[in-house]
Amino acid sequence: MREHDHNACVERVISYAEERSKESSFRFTPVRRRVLEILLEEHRALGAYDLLKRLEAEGMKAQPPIAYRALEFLEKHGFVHKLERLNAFVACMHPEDDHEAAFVVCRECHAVAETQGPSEISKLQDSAAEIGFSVENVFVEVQGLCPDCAPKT
Amino acid sequence: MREHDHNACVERVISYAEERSKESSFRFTPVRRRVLEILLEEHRALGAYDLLKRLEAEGMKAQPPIAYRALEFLEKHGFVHKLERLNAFVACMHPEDDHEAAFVVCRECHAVAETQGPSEISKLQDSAAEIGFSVENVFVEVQGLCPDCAPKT
DNA sequence: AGCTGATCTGTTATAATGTTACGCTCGCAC
DNA sequence: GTGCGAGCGTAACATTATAACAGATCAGCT
Repeated sequence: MREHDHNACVERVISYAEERSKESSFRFTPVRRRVLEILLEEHRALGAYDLLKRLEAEGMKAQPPIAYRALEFLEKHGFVHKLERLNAFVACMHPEDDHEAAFVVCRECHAVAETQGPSEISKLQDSAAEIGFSVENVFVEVQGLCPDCAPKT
Repeated sequence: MREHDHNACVERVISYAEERSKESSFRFTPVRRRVLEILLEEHRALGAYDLLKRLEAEGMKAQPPIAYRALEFLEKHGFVHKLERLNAFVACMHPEDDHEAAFVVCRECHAVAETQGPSEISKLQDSAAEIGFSVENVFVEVQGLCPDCAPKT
């Protein structure tokens, strides 16, 4: 859950997004870029209104739809994930993989570790298919306390 | 995902709750009881405000805290679960088991099937423990379309 | 360059979801 | 009865999310 070279991974993801935007039809506009940068830098989950405060502090326009639209876009393209339990958003650290994700989230500081979704998801899908249910998405969120927030012993 | 004897299972859970309330210190008050009944009868996820509308229609007092308090109580005692993805609540069909649950939820009609939480949850807990993270809860929600809502072929 | 259609942004307003705070009542232990 | 804690009633408010529409910008075309 701890230190690694943030700058490197932020830049890596951003330039990956830039490449993707060139070769495909999606537009990596300033708002979208800035929202992704903020989430990457924070490396934890932020609410839409937290993002708005940040954007506003930086002199950007900041009504709710601004944030929600950017987030919707970024989520659709796999750059951010929404944590349902927290109503908050977190940047994906490896958007190049098309992955089923699972999240380990600190209840206190909202630090997030993204892990591989359990392989048993496929079992769930099988049993869902048996009852005629077509699976679209699987959400797995583990809630608890990270080392920093755990009560010091 | 289909028909079974609703009355029977509603009554079963309600009387189980009543028993529990006698032998322990919790109080199964009219509001709490009615909220649980409604959720059991519906057999699908309802939002807090949907519940409030129902309560109001039945002549009960119905400000938000009424519903949220009842739901909080019922959740704490294992009678209802919250579906984070939907901001909605669903009655538990087997509150006697102390279980990790996983939910299969129809995006359209909010029908819910509760299944056993994947056993891989324990793996998640192990790997979380390795990084010093203490797990409190695991949420698994599968989103898709139930047979009734799937586009007819 | 100028037009055009599609996409994105800016803005206002509003909806949906959830919480705080405070006072009253009721059941129960003493 | 008195006191206390749990639960309810109520008003106000906080947070999260969306609708609707106008204006700006961009890519492709001629």
